[in-house]
Formats: sequence, C-alpha cells, structure tokens
Amino acid sequence: METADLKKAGLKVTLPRMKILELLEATQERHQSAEDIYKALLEAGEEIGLATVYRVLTQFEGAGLVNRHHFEGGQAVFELNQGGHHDHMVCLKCGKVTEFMDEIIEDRQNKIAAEHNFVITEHSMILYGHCTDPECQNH
Amino acid sequence: METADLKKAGLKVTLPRMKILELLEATQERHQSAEDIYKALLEAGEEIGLATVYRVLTQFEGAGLVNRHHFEGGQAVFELNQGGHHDHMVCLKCGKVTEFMDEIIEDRQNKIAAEHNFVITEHSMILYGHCTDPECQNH
DNA sequence: AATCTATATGCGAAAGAATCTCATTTTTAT
DNA sequence: ATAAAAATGAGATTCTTTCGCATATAGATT
Ligand SMILES: [Mn+2]
Ligand SMILES: [Mn+2]
Ligand SMILES: [Zn+2]
Ligand SMILES: [Zn+2]
Repeated sequence: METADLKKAGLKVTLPRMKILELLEATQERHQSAEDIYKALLEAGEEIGLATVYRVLTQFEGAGLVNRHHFEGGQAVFELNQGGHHDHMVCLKCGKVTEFMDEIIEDRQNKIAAEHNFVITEHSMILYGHCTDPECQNH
Repeated sequence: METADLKKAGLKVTLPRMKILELLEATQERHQSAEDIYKALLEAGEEIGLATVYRVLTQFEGAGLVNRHHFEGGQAVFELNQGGHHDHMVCLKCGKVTEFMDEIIEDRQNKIAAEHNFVITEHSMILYGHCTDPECQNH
C-alpha cells in the first residue's frame, strides 16, 4: 500500500504524490529522469506539472522513498528505494543500467574513509562502458 | 615544457591554451571548475572568454591532458592528468577534495564488469561526507 | 457535511551550467 | 609577407532544475 508510505513520511496524500509513487512501483524502468516520469504521467492522462514532479521527487528523496543518481551527461535519474544499497554500470551506447553490489568494495570504502578520518554519508560509484548487447560491443 | 604537450596533442599553440595549461600546472587547487579557471585568468589579467575555457578544457580532456569529474551539486571540475588514476572523497561541508587509490577496489570493479561481460571504459567513484576539519565534523 | 487553514499545485519566469553561432583574430604553412 | 585554416570572444541559446505566486486541495475543526 502506498498512501501509508506517504503518511509515514509525513507527507500529505495528494494525487500527484500517489501517482508518482504508483508509477515508480509499477514501471519496468527502474531508473527514470524527472522528465521521463512527467511524460509517462502525461501519457497516462494525468495532468501533473513538471515542477511538481521535481518537487515531489525531492521530497521522496528526503523521506528515503527514492534515490537520486547523477549519471554522466544527462538528467538525474530516480529509482524506488527498495532497501538494499547497490551501485551501477551504465552502457554509454544504449543507456542500459545494470545494478550490482560488492561487499569487498563497500568494506574497502569504509576502511579508506576511516584511514582518512573521513565520515562517509553517501557514495556514488558508476562504471561506464559497453554492455553485452552486440550493437554496443563492436565499436 | 607545455607547448610541446599541446603540439603532441595535435592542438595549435594558442595563448588561451598555454595560459590554461600553465594555470593548471601552477595552481594549488587541483580540482577547479571552468569558471574557477576563467576567473583566475581574469585576475591574472588575461582576457580569455568563458566559452574558450570550456572549449579548451574539453579539448584537453579529449587529448588526455586533463580529467573531468562531476561532483554532486555544482559544476564539473577539471584536474591535470598526471598519470596515475585515483578516486575522490568530497567533504560536503567545506568542499575539500581528497584523492585516494585502492588496488582492491579497482580489481573488484574489473572482476564485476567481467562477470557481466561489460567493458569498462571509465568509472567514477566518489565518497561524500565530512572531512577531518573540526568545523566539518561536529554537525 | 460545511468551513477553515495550511499546504500543495501548476504555470511561467528565472537561474545555472554548458554549448553554439558567427564575425573577427590568430596561427601556421607557404 | 601572404593566405588558408583554425581558434577566439561575445552574446545568444539550450538544457535542466528551481522559484514565485495565484489558485486549488487535503485534512483538521466545527
Ligand atoms: Mn539502481
Ligand atoms: Mn583528483
Ligand atoms: Zn548497451
Ligand atoms: Zn570539510
């Protein structure tokens, strides 16, 4: 149930918020830009302004409901926060995003930060390259 | 010598290119935005347009003379490429940038990519948090 | 159920970063 | 010194994101 998530986050249950949350839960595309979401809502017949989409996503991020990633080049992308942390591989040819998580890397990150007396609050790790699609591999 | 680097990169030796390269070599700030560089040049009495700074930095990047990083929030930053790869820790309070390099992480990144038949061309790994400065540590 | 008040929304304007256009200048080859 | 090709500077333009404000809505209160 989604309205519960909104209330729990201290956010009023409004139509834009519900629709955006529903979309994030239903979609195949785990990583979407604010504009992607805006357009998808338009196509679904919802009349929600782009500024509202940005605002709501920022609020969702603050509430821990979504995560925002800055992949190289384009807009920021958002994905539903479903608990487990992970990092990303992004194909520079087709844009495909693959998720992964590596305990060894996470451990090393923490060790390195500790060595520098640095307190990590978040991190971003993105591998860029070519995915398995033949179109993307040869040149 | 720097004009040699420019020629080697197939770039004409122009005043803006020399001045920008000199600045990057001389400065304390290893990581500067295009605008930082533009302003530093202005203060040094050079009349170089911001568009030229962006153009030249992009050319330098293509030639492998500099690296561009997209830290969260602000503009892209550029640093002289002095050979060794490294990653970054960025203090969200004071903006201080610390560099580090970890073979274990680099190895794991390559292993993970290989497991996914993904060909890495570049990667970005940034740890965000608070640095050792007391101002930055206590909230 | 009707009313009230705070909050959220939609729209257009604005901001910030980076790129583009094009007339002029500079570089480098001749 | 001359000419052709390339680079520059200034401003316009694009792209993404945020802001401001009049209107609409949610949720609390009668
Ligand atoms: Mn993800
Ligand atoms: Mn660096
Ligand atoms: Zn691909
Ligand atoms: Zn700091």
